[in-house]
Amino acid sequence: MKILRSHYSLDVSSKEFEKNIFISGWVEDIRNIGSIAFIILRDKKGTLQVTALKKKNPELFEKIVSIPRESVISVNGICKKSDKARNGYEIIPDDFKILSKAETPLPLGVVDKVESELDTRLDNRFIDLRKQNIQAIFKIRNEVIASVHDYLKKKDFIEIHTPNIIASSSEGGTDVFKIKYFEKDAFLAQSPQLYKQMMMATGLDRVYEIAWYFRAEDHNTRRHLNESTAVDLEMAFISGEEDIMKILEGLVHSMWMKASECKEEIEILEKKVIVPKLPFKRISYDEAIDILNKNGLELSWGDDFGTEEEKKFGEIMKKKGSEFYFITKYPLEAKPFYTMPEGEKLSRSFDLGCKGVELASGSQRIHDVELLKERIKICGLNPKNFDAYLKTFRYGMPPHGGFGFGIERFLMELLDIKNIRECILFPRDRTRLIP
RNA sequence: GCCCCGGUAGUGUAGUGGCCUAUCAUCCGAGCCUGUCGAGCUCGGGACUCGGGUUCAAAUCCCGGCUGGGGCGCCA
Repeated sequence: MKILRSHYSLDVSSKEFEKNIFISGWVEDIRNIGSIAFIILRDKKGTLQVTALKKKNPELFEKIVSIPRESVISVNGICKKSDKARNGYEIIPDDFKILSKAETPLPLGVVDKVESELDTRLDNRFIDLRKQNIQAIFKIRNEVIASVHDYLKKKDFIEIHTPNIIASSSEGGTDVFKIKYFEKDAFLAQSPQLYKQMMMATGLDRVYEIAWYFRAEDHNTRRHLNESTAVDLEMAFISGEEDIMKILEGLVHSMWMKASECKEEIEILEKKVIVPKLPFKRISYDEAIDILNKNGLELSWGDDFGTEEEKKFGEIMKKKGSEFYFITKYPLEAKPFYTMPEGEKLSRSFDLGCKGVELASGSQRIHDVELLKERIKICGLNPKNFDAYLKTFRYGMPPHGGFGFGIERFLMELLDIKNIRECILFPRDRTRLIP
């Protein structure tokens, strides 16, 4: 099999000067000066210049300058050293072939001098992704997820895959999508929570999943998606939630570190990525309430933090030099049924915050089946609906805990992206189902 | 789910009852130009979200649908 190129744009070196090379890509721009024309060709790695001279081959010249922008072509030609051209070389074409002609006008310009709205860009995401700054986000995303696998493998975790189609109506806390499953009703999983806990009864001890979350919530904001991804992790034989926070902060640190190594992409995005220092500050819910009240807010014990409180708290922590912080020991009432209580009112739980945004939340879980049943009832759910889940607690279930960590939220904070839709290829929000 | 604000060429915009045969840029097409890299210049092309209503007259005012943006609630 022969690939339709001998070189990528940026792989051409002085070794190729005066030699014939074969290149392929998208026609980004054509600047026709009259007797000479410059065709900017884009491939995976960058752009290069094809320089056509009318005098040399009038027929080829006419044909090549009339190719619509964004068509895919391949070009055969001599590579010439040129100080005037980008990359220090240019291709003088001997012949070329249109592999796929682009229609005009384009629904979205790749190098046009006008901005486009996010909505238009998402409608034409395949073209949007031809821009190197948009690609950069997903290249960084890839690296960050690679570091999740690397880090957790080192910590002796295995990656698992649990069902997205589930029978149990809800673990509470959020609306789920109802679907038809042959003769039964089924639901899309809001998270792998119950399944990853069930894995704790197997002896695998440490598991994680790059999970899809499906949430049927009617919100429409720039930080919510109805389909999102997360790093979901669970580990057994813990002595408390601190064991989990250690893994989480180490994970976040390694993801941030890996992202900071994507120098080229960070430069394209014109961002700064500063790796946070470990350990992250631990602040109990009680202390957080105190801090907020001392800073002019009026909160009673048991109140949830709203957006205003979260922002304010993020600011205060930043001033103290902690961009990342854990808020621990939330009121039991504010947490889902599987959360381990601590005393009467508190829970062995934590949220990871960053500049006022909640990135992750986790806890030690209940491993005693009777307590778990009781908590399910108190939370207004029916233990009958959780039989398969509860069964795994009856034949040897070690103490365990874990967290869920939203990947798109993480990218927003990492790259200072204002709309979460930028962080996922094809976002699903309240109204968008296509593409 | 609640509140606020929008929808004008392919893209992004100007236009608040008659001056709109709708502005500008980008884009597309034709032409000129031998070193462009946001190329330049000349000429041409292309639009008022949909359905009702008010009015002598609606892009402009009113009602509804669809749809976009922001905020809140909830959450990741």
